[in-house]
Amino acid sequence: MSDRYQFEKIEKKWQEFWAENEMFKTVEKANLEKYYLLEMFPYPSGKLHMGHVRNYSIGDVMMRYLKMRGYNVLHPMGWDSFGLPAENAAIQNGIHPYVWTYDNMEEMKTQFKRLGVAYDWDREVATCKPDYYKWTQWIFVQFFKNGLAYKKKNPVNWCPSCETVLANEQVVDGLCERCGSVVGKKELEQWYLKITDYAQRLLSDLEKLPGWPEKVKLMQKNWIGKSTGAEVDFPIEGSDKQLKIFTTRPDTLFGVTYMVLAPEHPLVAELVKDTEYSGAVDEFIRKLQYLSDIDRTSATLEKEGVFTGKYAVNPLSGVRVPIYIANYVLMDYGTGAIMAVPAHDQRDFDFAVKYGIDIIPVIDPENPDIDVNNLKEAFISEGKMINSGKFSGLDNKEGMSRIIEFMETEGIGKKSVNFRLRDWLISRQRYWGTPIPMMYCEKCGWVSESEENLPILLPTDVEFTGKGESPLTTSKSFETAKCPVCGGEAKRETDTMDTFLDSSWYFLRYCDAHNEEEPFSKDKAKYWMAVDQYIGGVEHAILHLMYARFFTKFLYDIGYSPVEEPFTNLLTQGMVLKEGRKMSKSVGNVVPPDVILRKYGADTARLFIMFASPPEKELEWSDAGVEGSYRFLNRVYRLAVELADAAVNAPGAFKIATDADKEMNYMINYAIKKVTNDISTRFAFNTAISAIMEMVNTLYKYKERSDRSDGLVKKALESMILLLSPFTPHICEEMWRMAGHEESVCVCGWPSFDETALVMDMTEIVIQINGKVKERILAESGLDREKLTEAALADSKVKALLEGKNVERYVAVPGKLVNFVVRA
RNA sequence: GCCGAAGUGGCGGAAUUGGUAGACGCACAGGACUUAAAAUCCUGCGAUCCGUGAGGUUCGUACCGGUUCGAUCCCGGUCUUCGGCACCA
Repeated sequence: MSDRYQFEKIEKKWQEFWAENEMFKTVEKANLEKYYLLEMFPYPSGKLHMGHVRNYSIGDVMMRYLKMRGYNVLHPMGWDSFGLPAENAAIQNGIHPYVWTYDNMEEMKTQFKRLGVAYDWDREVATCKPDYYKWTQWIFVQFFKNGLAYKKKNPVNWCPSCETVLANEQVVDGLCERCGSVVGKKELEQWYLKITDYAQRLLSDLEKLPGWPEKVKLMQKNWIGKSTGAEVDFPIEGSDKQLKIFTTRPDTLFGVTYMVLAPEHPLVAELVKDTEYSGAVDEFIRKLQYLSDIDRTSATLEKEGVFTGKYAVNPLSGVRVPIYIANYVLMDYGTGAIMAVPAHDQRDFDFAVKYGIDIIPVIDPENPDIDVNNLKEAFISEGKMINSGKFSGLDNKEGMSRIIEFMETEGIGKKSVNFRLRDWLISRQRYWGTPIPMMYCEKCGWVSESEENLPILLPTDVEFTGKGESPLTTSKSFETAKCPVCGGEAKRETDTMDTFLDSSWYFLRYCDAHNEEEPFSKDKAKYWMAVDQYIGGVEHAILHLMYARFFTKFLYDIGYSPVEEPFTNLLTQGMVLKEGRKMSKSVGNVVPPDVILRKYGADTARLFIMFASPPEKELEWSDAGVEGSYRFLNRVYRLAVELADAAVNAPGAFKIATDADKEMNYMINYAIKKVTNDISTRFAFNTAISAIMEMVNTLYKYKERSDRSDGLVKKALESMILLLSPFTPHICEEMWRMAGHEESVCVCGWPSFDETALVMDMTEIVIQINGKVKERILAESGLDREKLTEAALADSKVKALLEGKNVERYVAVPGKLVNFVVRA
């Protein structure tokens, strides 16, 4: 072991050096090209896990590379420090969330430093600190003032035994995660943000993000879920009310045989009031309430419903159809009511079969295998319209727009668009979150706290019982407030915000982290935004990334954000696996980073993680692989020890005399080109490292030669150190000094390559016959097609192979191959 | 069910624009050094068949087919795995 390099000493030494010299502190400099590099900030759970190590290693390689390339790189770090685990710790161990969280942030910061990640810690933010959440509250107030925050009644998950509100994640299979009781519902007034007002922009602007993975854009697109169709008003028989429905298939309007309302539809009570049907309808609704959310919305649940006793009239055909309520219609999509076309919708088909309702085909499948008048399942494809009055005979697509046109002139209905995206419920009945800066005044209703009174601080005199609605209600001082409008007594909102709000604008705060007057200065944001490269887990593909886009667009609209899209380029890294499974405590396959750091050091851990797999793919943890990375670093270090003197004393210039010189020089330039290209255009860190390994292997051979050039050895050694330094910065700083340099490797610039060194005198050319490799020859480089073919034909083996064969033609690719096409 | 991605040696992975499949590393085997071990260095390492040997044959990128002088790469179909959404009218 004694001849292995002393990573403990080396890593500590250079970490202190970077900190003392403030190497990664960043200020706005107009003359330098800026680069904003950001990794998703962590929740301070207390310990970094391998997923973190991967995320932040990727970021740090980019950081150090970009810095060497001369960019003014903003690379900050902070804490997404509000959230449930801190509160659970408080309930279980009696530790205040404040203490628990701050301890964890300290602990994790130490771990970050031990990893050697180059952050500008002067810009550190923590979302749980009043100087940060003051501005989260300020942004909320702006939402409210712009009519984008509102309150609405909504059921929450309620555990009757714990007597508390549960987050969706705390409900497992309809049971309370803590005590196993069946989770019920409780109606509470809750705050929403009107993200649906931004649905169309959030959708269309995805096209402005070519630097995002297609997969993520598609997930967001599906989540937003735009569908186009029509809104149609069906008159209700015996009432002056209209039944408004949304459909994506107005071409099937003549096939409507019944209507369905969601059980929660406000019209239901009115329809059945004082009729013989009210009993059955009430009972049906009551039965549904016993079902958990999961069962209620499961696609496999059998479709059930009851007749309301009322009829609606098809405005196009005049046909009278029954109105049902059913479990498969959702209140919060479209209008909460549908027209049912059993012939052309599978759900309606199943329901009609069950209740003996007519099935009228209006689209002709034009397929002899399908009997239109006796369908076995709904026919949902395109076709010619039938049974559709004056629209019969039209292609259904054509018919769709003709029917909409007709309805618009008649005032029956109109073209319409619907989104699956719902408004964002942001109320949480929790303590450890940003207080919602709102209060209720008997006179003025809901009013926002005046901006100069922000932040509304979290009260400290609360009890953590794990019971009740929100711990803030237990504070004696918190609830009473003065209405900023009328000066009268008002009652504060005791719910806190969803922590996703905190993380929806932190990247803007980093631009100006200590501003006490505004969330951030517009000038500084203008200099740094947008984030040029964002890196994080794919699990945030939808929620976090969509909310951050929403906030940025809103802040842009009110004149604060300089950009409409926060993240220009996005890299979503894959998970870290062990034995093919995600590392988790319950499986027992967790590899704690601190153990690896203690045994091998940060450089080895970083190198292994970057080498084992491309960043967007899953990474299979391998102890043997870590050992291999460690071996490589020792191999590299031995080179530096052995060649340091030669390098220090060698002349700056060198001549390429021998073939070995040529090969060494080729490898140096090949590696520089490959590493540069792999990092800057492909995130292919694994192949970048393999190129460095090839160069090291070549240098090992080259240095043994008696006719070696020390100038070239110096060049090779120094290139190796520079290329490796973004990956393994500590050992590279150390070797850089050994090689005779006084400045940090971070400020020495990135090496450039010489294209002429990559041109070989002779190139290996593959000879194929009918596309099969038969021979390889060495030919002079740069030959054109004819010359190359001549060279191939001159080869004796090739001659023998073609002996007596009829060469029909040949295909020559300069620098690569010659393929002779031979008739059998 | 719908949408999407992937499938390459014993393993992680490479092949960047349709042009030498398996770079680099791990594991394994043999050798050198050593009293011995560790460490290190060298060599081999997809399968198959022929040959004492040098060397060569055939097959091979999940499976079946197509386009092409040439396919891991493009097209059609099948299977498997993973991810997202899930009664969205």
